[in-house]
Amino acid sequence: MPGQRRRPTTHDVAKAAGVSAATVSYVLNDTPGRRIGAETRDRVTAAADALGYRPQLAGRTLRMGRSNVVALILPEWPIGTGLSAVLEGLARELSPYGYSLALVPTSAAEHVVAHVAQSLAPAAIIVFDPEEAPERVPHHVPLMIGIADMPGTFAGARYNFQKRMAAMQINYLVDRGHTRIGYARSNNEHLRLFVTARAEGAMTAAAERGIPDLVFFDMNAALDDATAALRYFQAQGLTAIAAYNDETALPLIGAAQRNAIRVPEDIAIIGLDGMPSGEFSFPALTTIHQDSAVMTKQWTEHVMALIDDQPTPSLEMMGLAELIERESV
Amino acid sequence: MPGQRRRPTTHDVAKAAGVSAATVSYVLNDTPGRRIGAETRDRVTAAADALGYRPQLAGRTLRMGRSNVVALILPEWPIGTGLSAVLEGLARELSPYGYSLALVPTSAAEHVVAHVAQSLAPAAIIVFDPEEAPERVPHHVPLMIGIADMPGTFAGARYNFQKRMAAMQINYLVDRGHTRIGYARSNNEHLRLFVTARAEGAMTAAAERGIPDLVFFDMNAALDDATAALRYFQAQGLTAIAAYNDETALPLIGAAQRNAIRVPEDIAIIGLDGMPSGEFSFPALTTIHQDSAVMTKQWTEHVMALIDDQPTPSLEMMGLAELIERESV
DNA sequence: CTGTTAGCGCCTTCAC
DNA sequence: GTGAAGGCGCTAACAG
Repeated sequence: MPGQRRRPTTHDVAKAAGVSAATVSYVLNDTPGRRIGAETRDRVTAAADALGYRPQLAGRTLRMGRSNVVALILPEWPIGTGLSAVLEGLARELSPYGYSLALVPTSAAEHVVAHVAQSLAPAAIIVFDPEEAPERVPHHVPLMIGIADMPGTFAGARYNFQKRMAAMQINYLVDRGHTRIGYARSNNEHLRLFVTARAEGAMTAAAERGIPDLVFFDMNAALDDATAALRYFQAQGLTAIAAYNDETALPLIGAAQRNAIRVPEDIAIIGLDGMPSGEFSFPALTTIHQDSAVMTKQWTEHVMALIDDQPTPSLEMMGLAELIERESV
Repeated sequence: MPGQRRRPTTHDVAKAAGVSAATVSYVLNDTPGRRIGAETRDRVTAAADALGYRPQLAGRTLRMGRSNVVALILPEWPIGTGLSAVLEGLARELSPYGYSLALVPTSAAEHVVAHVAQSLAPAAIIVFDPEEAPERVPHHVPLMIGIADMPGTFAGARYNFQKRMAAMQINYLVDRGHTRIGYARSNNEHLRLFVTARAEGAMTAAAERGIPDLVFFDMNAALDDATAALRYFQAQGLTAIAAYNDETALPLIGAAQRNAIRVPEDIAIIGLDGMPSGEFSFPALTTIHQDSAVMTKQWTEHVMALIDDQPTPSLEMMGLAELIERESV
């Protein structure tokens, strides 16, 4: 019966190949500065293969003082934030480099980051909430921080990037002739950092385009709030709304429809995210799409550079966000 | 400078507390069958606290032959499957038990499950694709398998549960007086297991209600496919459609609107999932909501029971799925 | 009730 | 080019 035997170790492989355990390690790790005879090498790999040998990470971690795990501190964001795409994407991207992603909820311990740094000995830690971050991080564990403009920050989560996406919304509306513009913010407290960043970006962009008085409204993603928002914006004589994200924009479109407000004729609406369902609303939602695949690839390269102590690649924001023109503007 | 020192170990704590390393282990782990003097215990906890000691998991794992990681083999499902909610939920639920969730993409290795079982020595492995599963799993690593009706299977992913949800759709439609019913299947190959299960459930339920000829249509989640589906279903004289999920239902609603087909008057539509955006479509989508919070809680209890070698709790399907009556039926 | 010891699997320095 | 030995941090068996 397979799977009952003790897991094979380097020694088992060594014995089977007729060499020492050290040689096995050299061969399987391609240790630099160690030249092993081709014939020996073959014997070792063959034996390892035959036994189904896989290095046990715990041993390696203990020896090295560092695991090949990248820990991600789960932020308390609501689902549908694109967080899921990030999680899956990172896990997949990290894998070919030999790293795996461990999810650790913020609630796991008092000082999560410090705790994780010690107990998991991760190769790197990814944390989105900057408040978690500056704690004393023992040892030399690279840290990536979301939503802040500092070294070791992901492109897609940078404060500046959030601002630029919101600016894209405003600029598109202005390009289409709108001058009286409103901005619908999300009420969600967990999203505050993003909301602040985007609202600021929208305001700056508006000002640059000669619109000093961007009108704000705070709402939940629900029909009644959306109806109130619409009434408010229309009372202000606005002709266009930029929404914090698609989840905020979609109820606005739904509310418009229910109140016989025509979109975009009476009021134009632009979202941000590129959620699939935005394609099927009526009218279909014009929005800014964030390419999470490109994003997670960038993040991974960033993390890998930090781990290898190499200069981090420049934060290229091209291609991360893209306008999707549909019907709502 | 904090964080430059070597991470504190049991020996450091032992020295600080004036006891041996073993005693530290006993105290901090509350080792059963070991009675430690209250005074000693206090000295140890105080010292551990003062040093900011956290057990290094690698050492424990090596010693125990088992880590406190639960590995989840990432299925190749498209995003928006509710997979994200599962990932986050599991991570959060597992945490209080002292376990963390590691994400491993299917592509990580040839025989992922076997590989992970050996290299990570996880406390349990969660794998959704049954094709990955039956490989020889070395050692005694409990395995949970999705979308199959066998012991060690999650309630929310069971074949039978999928069928029951689809049956709920059909029964609701029949209860509302519909007798000519269509079923819109997703074309997505990665979803085939779910699609098959749900379609089967719908068919069985329909037959039980005296509808032997459920009409199927395969489509992608896109407007043109949805339009074709609508045409097809209407040509068959149907009055109601059950959709594989909300992501399939939403384009149907969008297409109806664009083609002046009234929902539910001309044709009723019911989804499955309870995606937030279903609330804002026009008409709002009637659907079956899967409570992922309840689900992940159940899964966690299941995994924990398996790990502790206790009888697994019965699979309670109550409360997992719930009808949300809105406007589209 | 507490301390000593040994060893989990791996990698690396040193000797050959 | 290869082997032997030690130790990373932790816990379980064994002494005291």
